[in-house]
Amino acid sequence: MRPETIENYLKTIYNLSSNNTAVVSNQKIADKLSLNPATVTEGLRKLHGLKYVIYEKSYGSRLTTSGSKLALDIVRRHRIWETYLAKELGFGWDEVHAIAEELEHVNNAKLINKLASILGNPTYDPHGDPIPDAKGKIQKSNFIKLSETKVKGNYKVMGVTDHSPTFLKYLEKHQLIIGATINVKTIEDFDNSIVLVCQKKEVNISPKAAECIIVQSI
Amino acid sequence: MRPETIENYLKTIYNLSSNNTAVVSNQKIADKLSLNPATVTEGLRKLHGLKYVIYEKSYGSRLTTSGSKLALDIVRRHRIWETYLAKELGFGWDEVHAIAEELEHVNNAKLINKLASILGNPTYDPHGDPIPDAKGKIQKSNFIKLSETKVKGNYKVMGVTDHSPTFLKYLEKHQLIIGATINVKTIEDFDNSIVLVCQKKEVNISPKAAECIIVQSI
DNA sequence: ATTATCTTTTTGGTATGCCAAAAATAATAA
DNA sequence: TTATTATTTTTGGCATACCAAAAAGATAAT
Ligand SMILES: [Mn+2]
Ligand SMILES: [Mn+2]
Ligand SMILES: [Mn+2]
Ligand SMILES: [Mn+2]
Repeated sequence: MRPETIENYLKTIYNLSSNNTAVVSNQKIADKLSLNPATVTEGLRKLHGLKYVIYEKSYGSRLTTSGSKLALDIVRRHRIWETYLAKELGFGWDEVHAIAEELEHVNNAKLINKLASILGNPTYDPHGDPIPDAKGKIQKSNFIKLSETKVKGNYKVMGVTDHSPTFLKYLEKHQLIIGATINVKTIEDFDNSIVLVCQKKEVNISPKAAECIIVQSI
Repeated sequence: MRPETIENYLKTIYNLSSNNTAVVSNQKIADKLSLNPATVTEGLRKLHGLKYVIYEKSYGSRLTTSGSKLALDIVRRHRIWETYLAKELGFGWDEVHAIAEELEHVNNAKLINKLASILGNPTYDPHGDPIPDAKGKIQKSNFIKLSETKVKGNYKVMGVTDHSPTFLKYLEKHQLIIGATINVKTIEDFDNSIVLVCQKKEVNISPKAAECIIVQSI
């Protein structure tokens, strides 16, 4: 398997299993990578052979220790590049993901560590995702989804789980950027949409969008 | 053809034809890319179909206008990255080529132009090779090879045509770095090796090495 | 329990990028 | 000019990464 192919699978399995359950379905991988399910079955079998994944037929996949190590490294490269692009090169948080998607495959530890060092070894990327350190260690947090918050609570926006430019631009329009302070006013019975106050303006957030916004209680 | 494959061919043809004759042989391409000649024949036929090269069977290849444009763009990316790695990220001139070889395939004009702008839009890379501007224009020079210099002449080192770490480290050892001033003392009749003075020390340069050092008369 | 509906796997097949060996062609030397 | 050598092309094949459609298996609904 080409390194790039391996990296894309492992990163995807990592991202899918860290959010949801431990075991990842073929379909979710196929969706994320825009591949035919048949292709994913093949891919997982190969990754199982390479000992990067434990693939149990018709059930699901999870990373082995060595697969996890590699995945963490790719995630680090991706997030360091995103941060470097945003902080040092002036790109917007809606632009960095696409570029990092390519840069992450350039495998040179010295380069990544140098970028990280210039940035002051950051622990979060522009979307609020944690950046593993050079050893793969991740700082853990007590963040929750906006959809899980309680009425009348005060929160700080810590991240997003969707990196699409459309979503990020939408958030920016309402000042819902990282670090912003919000107050949850009400949750509509009708459609579960959340009404919150941010920068003294009232904003109505759909349940779908609320699933993609990460906050911390303050 | 995959973009990366196309880019590697076009860059190679460009590099080979700018130094030597206009038309490039299959063998030289095969050597540079470490490919079987049979593979190169196939590749060139495809590139001809794509209108990037004019490939005349059993004779040679040269770039079309559109091929040249693309080649210049890849060369720009490569050399901008080399310069950025050296100047902004602290890598040595013997290290940058290998990393740039990968980074050059990340195709994002905004990124490259941003890097170039940070560097002050440089016109030469760490090896003295000219960097095309965003439109593909290259500043031309009156540089010659050290092997073409005359006895008793004073010259300034402007570049190298070999990027291998071993060669570059060898040059560094003798202070033969870019910008260094040298005085050609004698050319040995026996083996055509060049004796020169650099930083007050006498150095003996083999004809092979002298072919790879670019200088300017001062 | 039996359908109906997803999901996964199998099967058969395509496109790309590569190589080794043989055949054809060109270049060089005798 | 003819032989020798080097280069290029053809041929037949291999590996990887993918897909569409059919078959098999798992889940959910009735
Ligand atoms: Mn991202
Ligand atoms: Mn991110
Ligand atoms: Mn180079
Ligand atoms: Mn260079």
